[in-house]
Amino acid sequence: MRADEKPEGDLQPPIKTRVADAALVRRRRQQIASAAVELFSDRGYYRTTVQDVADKAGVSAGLIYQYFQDKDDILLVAILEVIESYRTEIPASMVGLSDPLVRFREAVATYCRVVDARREATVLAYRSTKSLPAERRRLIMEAETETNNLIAECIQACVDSGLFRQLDVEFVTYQLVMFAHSWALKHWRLSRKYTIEQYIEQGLSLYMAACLSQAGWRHLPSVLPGRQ
Amino acid sequence: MRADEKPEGDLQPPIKTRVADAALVRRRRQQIASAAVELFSDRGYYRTTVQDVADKAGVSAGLIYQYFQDKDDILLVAILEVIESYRTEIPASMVGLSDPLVRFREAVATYCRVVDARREATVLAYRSTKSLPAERRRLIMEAETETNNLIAECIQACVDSGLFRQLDVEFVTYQLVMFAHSWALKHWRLSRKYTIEQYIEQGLSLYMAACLSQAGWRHLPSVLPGRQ
Amino acid sequence: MRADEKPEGDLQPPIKTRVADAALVRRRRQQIASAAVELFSDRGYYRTTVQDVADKAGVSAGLIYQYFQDKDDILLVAILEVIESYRTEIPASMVGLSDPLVRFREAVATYCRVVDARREATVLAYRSTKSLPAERRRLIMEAETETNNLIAECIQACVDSGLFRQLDVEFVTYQLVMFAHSWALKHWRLSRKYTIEQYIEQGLSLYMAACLSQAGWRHLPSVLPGRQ
Amino acid sequence: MRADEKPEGDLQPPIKTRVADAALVRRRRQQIASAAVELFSDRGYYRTTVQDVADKAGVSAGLIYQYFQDKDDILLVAILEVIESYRTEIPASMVGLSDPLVRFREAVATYCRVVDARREATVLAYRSTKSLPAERRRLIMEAETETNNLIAECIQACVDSGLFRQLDVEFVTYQLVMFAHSWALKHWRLSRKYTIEQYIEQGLSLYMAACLSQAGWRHLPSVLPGRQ
DNA sequence: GATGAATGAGGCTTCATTCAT
DNA sequence: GATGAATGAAGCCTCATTCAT
Repeated sequence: MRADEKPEGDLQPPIKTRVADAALVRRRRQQIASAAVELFSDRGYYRTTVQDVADKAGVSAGLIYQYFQDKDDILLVAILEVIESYRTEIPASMVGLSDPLVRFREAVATYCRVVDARREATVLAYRSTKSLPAERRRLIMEAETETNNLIAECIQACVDSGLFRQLDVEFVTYQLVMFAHSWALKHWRLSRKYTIEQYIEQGLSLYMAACLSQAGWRHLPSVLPGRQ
Repeated sequence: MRADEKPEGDLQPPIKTRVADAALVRRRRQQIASAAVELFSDRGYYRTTVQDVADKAGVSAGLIYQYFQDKDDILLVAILEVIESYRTEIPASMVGLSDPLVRFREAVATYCRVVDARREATVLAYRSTKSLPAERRRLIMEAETETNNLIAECIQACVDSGLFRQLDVEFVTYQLVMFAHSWALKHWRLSRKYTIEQYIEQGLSLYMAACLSQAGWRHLPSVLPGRQ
Repeated sequence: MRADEKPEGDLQPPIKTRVADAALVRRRRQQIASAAVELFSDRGYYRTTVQDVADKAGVSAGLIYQYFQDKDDILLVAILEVIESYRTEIPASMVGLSDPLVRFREAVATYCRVVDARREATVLAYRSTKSLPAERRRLIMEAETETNNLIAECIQACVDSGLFRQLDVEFVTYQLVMFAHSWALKHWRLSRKYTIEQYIEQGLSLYMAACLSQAGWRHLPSVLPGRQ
Repeated sequence: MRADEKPEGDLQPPIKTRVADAALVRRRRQQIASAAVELFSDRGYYRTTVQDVADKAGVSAGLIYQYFQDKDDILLVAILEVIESYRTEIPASMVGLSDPLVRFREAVATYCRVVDARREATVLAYRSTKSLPAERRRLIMEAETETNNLIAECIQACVDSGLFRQLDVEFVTYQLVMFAHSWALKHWRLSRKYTIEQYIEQGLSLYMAACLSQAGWRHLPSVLPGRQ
């Protein structure tokens, strides 16, 4: 689950397509999904027409249906693309880090920064998932769970090494995930007062205050060398 | 756009209604908005037709347009109705309580319980706000901010009385608001493991661990008489 | 099966309609189906758009969907309307006739005249039935079988009274039904040489020659008083 | 299926092809038309896409447009191919037969058997001819008339030799043609009760009863040696 | 000669909104 | 005040046809 076996940016097990060339299929799906993420994020799924997506992607409306089953399918892929970017970038940010607390802080910080980079798209996932039929919705939930596990593992490592007190790992994971997502969901308000880095700093302080064990508090200074 | 002739808790001032009798207007708007909340929550705004709302409300489709400007207007009122219920019930739950820590805990717990009671509707607010034009969206944000202040005041009181350490009240407020909302947003997952009361308990533990001052920790046992 | 219990022109067990008023429903369905028969007959089902039908019926395109499930449904009703007219008019033409041979001749002649009157529509039934899903197609086959029975009963009566020789009633029925339908199916050629009355005359001669018993031949002159 | 490399029976003069090699042209048109007959027969002209035809014929969609003007052109050739098979097989079945009555019976029987062999395709001709523009439709009517003449000649021979009474040859021809076609048009019902051979037998009995002269009746036993 | 990706016009259908009753 | 039939503007999607390779 750590490092991806598949090339980055890979979208979904290619749903049946009329087009044969696999490379072309990937490129087109990518191209169309990107346009869709932007538009769906901006004006909402239902307010965006397939023609809009086609125009923005620079293809004809008809072509979209050679790469996607229907409009819902575009949304599915668009949302998965966002979630996928979490799963790719969080592990990448942690390469080379070994201290559990450092890893934890980096994972959370990266999650927040990815959300920040794709803020609109993150909101899209919240707003539009219900627009999908149950089966497709499940796909998204699964992908999301996988991402959560990345955070959960970091927390568990901190608990195992005694830096965090005994706590309900899953529960804390969800609070941290929501902490990251909140930056997107409540951006209209939070951004008035914080930059993303300030937000991260505030959050890490709060949640570490909630989680650190005595040993953890003692270990902390070595993790925050430059500051405080 | 609003004009509340009097108590702010009133459901949207008749944006311009063809009907004269004010009592009837309020009743009709209430009746229709309730049906709308249920349907919008269940199947989404765009998947719900005005006819659906009319059917569920037991009125004709045409009648709706004598009490609402357009479909967006129904959504606006529906969302405001949900937020309104927060603003009504949280203060109600705190009547007679004076200990700042007790008041804090009760406010958070009540918020969670209200979210639980109107879970689908809470999600609706997240999903559909963007469907509204900017001006109407602002109305919702304002109403939301007002609700947040209820929590913020409780936190501030705890800080002022020395039970909470010095902390960024607004920041913590947002974390707690998201904590309550998360129960609705991630219910599909959280409810597998927690009841709403367990969720509240876990959350209060975590966030109090993050916020309590030394004095707060000493004060705590008197607040949790029945347990521990 | 003889005289209809239901009022003439009645179309199909009213498929679920959004409109309440039964009289209006019947009128609208009639109005739209008539326009459809004409257009479908003239330029074919697929070459006719729903908008065409709406225009010819003098209603909006949207209205059609308050009275029909989809375009196929219009076709179904259009075809059934044609078949229905057979079932109504054949019995009507035989009222007051008692001689089996006279009744037989009148039934066949009427069938041909009805086909002639709705020639294009008859062809429509042949051309377009396959366009319908299996279930709806069965409805049409059943209605057709009922019409055939009207002819079959006349033949059987002739056999029973000894005017026709022993013969396979069902088989002859089908030949006569096809004889009537052929006037529509091959009209482009037959009408060059025959009027509908001449065609009827020729056909009755041929098929009576094939069917009459000795007794039948003796009885014949009394049946053809004015001629031969 | 057929091979006459030239005589008039040839599949449509290449309406204007981008391809030079005449043999290839014939082969391709044949290959594509065969696939089309099958598909058009099965699911109807409009329900079949050009891509479907290409897939079944094992060629690309684009290639079809190097051998056919448009989709209508495929239909035209497909229908002509069916009618053509009548014109080829009926004479073939009569080679070596000289008795007019035997020839008549064989012609009708063969017609029925060819219809049976290409039942779906026969229905196709009825269903889809109207889909073609007037000019192309005329081509089909002409081909059909030619086939009818094969039957008409047999009847005329019987009349000339005194085996049939004086009768309207063209009229009877049409009845017999429809008799054969009916097997396809009403197969859903007729096949419940008759095999194709039983159907032929019944039909010949009926129509011979209608046509035979006194001399014909006397001659009959010599024609039906094996039976009765 | 053959391919098949790409186009884009046009069809069916839905649904917010109006208005005569 | 209330109804619900009627409208008509879009939207999604299909598919015949073209054209660069």
